Amino acid sequence: MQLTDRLTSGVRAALAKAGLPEPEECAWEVPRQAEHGDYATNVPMVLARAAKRAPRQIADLVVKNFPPMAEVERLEVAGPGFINVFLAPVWCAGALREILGAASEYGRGESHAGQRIRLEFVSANPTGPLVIVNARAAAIGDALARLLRSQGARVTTEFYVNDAGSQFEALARSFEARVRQEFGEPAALPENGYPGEYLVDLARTYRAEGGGLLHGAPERERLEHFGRYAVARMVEAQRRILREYGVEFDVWSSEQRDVRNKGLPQKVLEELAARGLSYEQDGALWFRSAEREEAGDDKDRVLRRSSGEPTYFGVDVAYHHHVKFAAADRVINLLGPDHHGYVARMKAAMQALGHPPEAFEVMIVQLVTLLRDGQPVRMSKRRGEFVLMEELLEEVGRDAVRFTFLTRRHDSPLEFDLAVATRQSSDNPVYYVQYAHARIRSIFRQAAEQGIAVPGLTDVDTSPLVEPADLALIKRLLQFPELVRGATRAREPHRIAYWLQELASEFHAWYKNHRVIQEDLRLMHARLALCATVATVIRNGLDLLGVSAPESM
RNA sequence: GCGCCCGUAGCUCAGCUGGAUAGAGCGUUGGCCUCCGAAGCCAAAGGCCGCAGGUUCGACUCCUGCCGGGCGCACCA
Repeated sequence: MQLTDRLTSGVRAALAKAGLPEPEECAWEVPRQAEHGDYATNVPMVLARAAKRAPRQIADLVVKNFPPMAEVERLEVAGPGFINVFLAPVWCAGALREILGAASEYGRGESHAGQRIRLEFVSANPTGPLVIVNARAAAIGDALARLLRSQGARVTTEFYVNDAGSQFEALARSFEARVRQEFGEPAALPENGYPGEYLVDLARTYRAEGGGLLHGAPERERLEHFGRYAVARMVEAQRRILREYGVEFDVWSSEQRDVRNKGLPQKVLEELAARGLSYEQDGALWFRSAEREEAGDDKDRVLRRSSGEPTYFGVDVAYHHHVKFAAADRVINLLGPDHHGYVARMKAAMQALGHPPEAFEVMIVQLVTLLRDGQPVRMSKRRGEFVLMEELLEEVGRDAVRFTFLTRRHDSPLEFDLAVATRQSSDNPVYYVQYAHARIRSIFRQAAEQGIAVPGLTDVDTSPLVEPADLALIKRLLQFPELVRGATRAREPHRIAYWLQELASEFHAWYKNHRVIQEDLRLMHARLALCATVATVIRNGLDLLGVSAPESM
């Protein structure tokens, strides 16, 4: 059981014993100042109205009736009615052994146990290479998957390929034009085509592989041929970059193969119609989106055009309902800000189809404004101008890129200065954290070289760890499981990144003032145990972010 | 015009579902390596938390209205 859960049970027991009502939730925070204890709760103030008592009076009763527990040294009432908890030093030091015993399991929890979650992110169109914002979404999505899994959820990560519809056609036409040019024929790019150089390169590859022009074949067939080829290669390239980035998807689904070819759009449209959730007008089929006020859409949406073709929305509704929700009870989509107008209608559709509102989550990953030497670089796939994810990885490095994106909230637009990122890559915060880990590993190498026998750390005597700095470090380590749980619940991986910097900072300062390898064997072993624990927690934390914890750097 | 996101130190950003005296990195200034890794440590300077009201024991946090920036408002995806 986690520490804060133990404290909560103590508070509840005390309230019950005092004949006071219990709160629905008991929130614990780590006070900014050490004088305010290791944990504090505002329960007495929350309860004041229901209990018809003054907060401080309630707090007094809780403190008086709090059952004895090994974790807690003392409690005190403070301010307008806080209860401050001071942990018992002996218990804290002893807890190190449990963390070491848990090893890579430390930080895991059960807060999402039993949930089946379908998590989609990146899902860039197969019409071009991945760009910077995709790297941001990939870092956040992957970290989120790791967090959710650490809390017991069964997560399926997914990259959805939009290999159908008008964009597919534009790609097919663009690529065909490039191929014709490659063969020396005059051909102009279509109006809505993709002018990027990458299609020129792809056309060259295509020809080198013996691909032909398909003269005389019907247009439908040619577009299918060129489109499929281009999509396959684009997806392949995207997958390769993501793999280099450390992001692997469980599922690569295809709009054409997994939705359209299976007749799902038709199916879901019939279901909607049967339930009276849609209507015909001007030859098109409309979804009654506006009347579902709780979802927030302001107008009805077309599901099937008057031409008979389903819209992207119609296809997507089918996909979510018949594929995603068939395999999961919770769906999380990370989308770009250009899709946020789309969110309300999807929520409305999901609710109309009977899925609880909280089962469908959308996270908007805001744009990355790229700066080069302080000047914004305008990016446009349509104009073929962009900075590739590949270039970013080469210039800055995988760990630094991921960590940088994970130190920002997903819904906050961020500026990424390439020049600064490159120049500062050696003092990027990620190295600060990794350095703490490498430093600790180095201590153990050092010890081994000196022939020092390190006993089993999980049963080492930790009682020599009595200094305030020792205890402060240990108490921070004890926060980790709660941190992970909170970051998962809030879908905020950046909390991990920030916390790791604080932990590293505390360790570096401790290290400066505390000699580990030394004459006093009991003290040395206790400090080695502390170091090993810090390294374990840093490793576990970085692992949740998909960032490596190097042995040396 | 309507909707969503964002305005916090010179810059880039945190501030944990309302808590106690607002933080970090970078940058600036000044110290610290005969001692386990100086990618480190210590210290200083730097703030009307966009503005104005409201809610309450308490507001960077919630509500309203402005100002400023970004993005959306298709039988496109």
